[in-house]
Amino acid sequence: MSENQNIKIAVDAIVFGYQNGKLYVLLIQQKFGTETSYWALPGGLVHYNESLQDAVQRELKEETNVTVNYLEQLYTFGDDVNRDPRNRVISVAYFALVDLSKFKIKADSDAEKVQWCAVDEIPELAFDHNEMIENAVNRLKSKLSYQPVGFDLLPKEFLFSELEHLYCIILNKEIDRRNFRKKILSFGIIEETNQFSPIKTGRPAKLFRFNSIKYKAFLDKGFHFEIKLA
Amino acid sequence: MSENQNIKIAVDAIVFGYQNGKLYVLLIQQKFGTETSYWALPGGLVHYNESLQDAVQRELKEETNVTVNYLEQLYTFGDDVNRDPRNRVISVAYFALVDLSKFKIKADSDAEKVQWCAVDEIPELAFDHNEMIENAVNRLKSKLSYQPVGFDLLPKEFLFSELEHLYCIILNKEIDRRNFRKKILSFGIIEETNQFSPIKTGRPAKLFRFNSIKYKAFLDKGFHFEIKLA
DNA sequence: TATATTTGTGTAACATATACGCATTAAAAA
DNA sequence: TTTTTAATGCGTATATGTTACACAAATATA
Repeated sequence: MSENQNIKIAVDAIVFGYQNGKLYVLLIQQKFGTETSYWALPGGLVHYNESLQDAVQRELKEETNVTVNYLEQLYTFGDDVNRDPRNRVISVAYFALVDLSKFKIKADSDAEKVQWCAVDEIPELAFDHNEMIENAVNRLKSKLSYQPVGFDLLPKEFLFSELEHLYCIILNKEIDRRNFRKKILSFGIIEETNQFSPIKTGRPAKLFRFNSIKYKAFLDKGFHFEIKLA
Repeated sequence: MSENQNIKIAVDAIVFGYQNGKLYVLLIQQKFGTETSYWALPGGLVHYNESLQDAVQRELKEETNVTVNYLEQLYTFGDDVNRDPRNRVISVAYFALVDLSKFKIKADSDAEKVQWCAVDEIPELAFDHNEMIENAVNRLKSKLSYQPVGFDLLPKEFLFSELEHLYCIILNKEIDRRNFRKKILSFGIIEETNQFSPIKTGRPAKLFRFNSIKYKAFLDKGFHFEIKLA
């Protein structure tokens, strides 16, 4: 343990949001003097006395003013020894899902720009951050089918059509509206509210709510969320 | 990047083997002078110019003389800042599956002992290595049901009853022999050999072989291995 | 009042998963 | 030689889940 290893350890965050039929990811761009750098994922070096989770939350807060309530470890990028050309850096990537409508991100400063970028319009990013996002999108896709994560991307109260559309868009698949609704409702973890959609076109739609308490109780009884979309 | 971070980065390997109806994991025990330390997973610090994968393979080779042909990244342990009481160390854990019958592990030296330990008899290990193994066992359990990883734990040619037993033991579940066989065969990725089992009790059983080429070809066509065991 | 638009529901056909019993083979015992 | 034992190998009926598909209901607007 006396050996001088000198590898740096960083964390990066892939934060997804969804709005108006599009999936977004949170990006920053740092300006060094007059030079603008590549867009990149929020992240940075871990402090000596800080857990990995805390490090991600701190960097997210500092760089974007975003706080998330759940971070999942995605993957640790450290096979390419030159992924950061300046120094050997290993980065632990985390991903999070947020309800975009709730967020006010940090205003762009002189030193830093912050933006939600549509995942199908992501430019070339710094380091291996494109690969990280690709990786995260794949994780999101698979999670959609075996965990009720779609709700994390929507407001507390949402329309069935929104949920359905979210699945369509992210999985890039056609879904039968009736079967989808039947399946989701069959789980018993979604409940009707008395509220109706503010959208004034077509038949008024009920707002629904995800009941996470019920979900957790069901999990303990061996319940398994699964929605197959061949 | 000029900051002196001084966090160490390590890798650890959870290598599983299966034999005679038991799941094993590879452990080492280092002796410092007269003092014997806890048993631990093989692993160690990553070198500056070495990928994470290479680091695991190197440590495995050095400490146990085992080489594996596939390593999957499991999880990066770095939330407990005191997981190693001597220094802040973050460890990237990898897991591997091997056919135990093929391995000659390193003979115990004066400085080091190496053993396959049954997963249901694991003693208290160094650091958070018990947690790592628990984590790996869970990963193995889920992988069994959506990837044909069971074959990695068996000899090239195996009996259906062995495969079935492996699933039973690892998932700790009853399995209907006939339905299991039907299901596995329906995938078309297992083929009969002309060989018969050397075991001389009951009706002689055909040996089977996993066809990984076919499996990969099927994957490209959208095939999805899945074996549900409610 | 008619039209456009989106929500909300039911059922039949099909595919998959489960439950279950008996004949086959060879070694070992009677 | 015959019987018993122990395991393999196969088929079918039932239940469960998935897919495909069409029409009525509710509101805003023309």
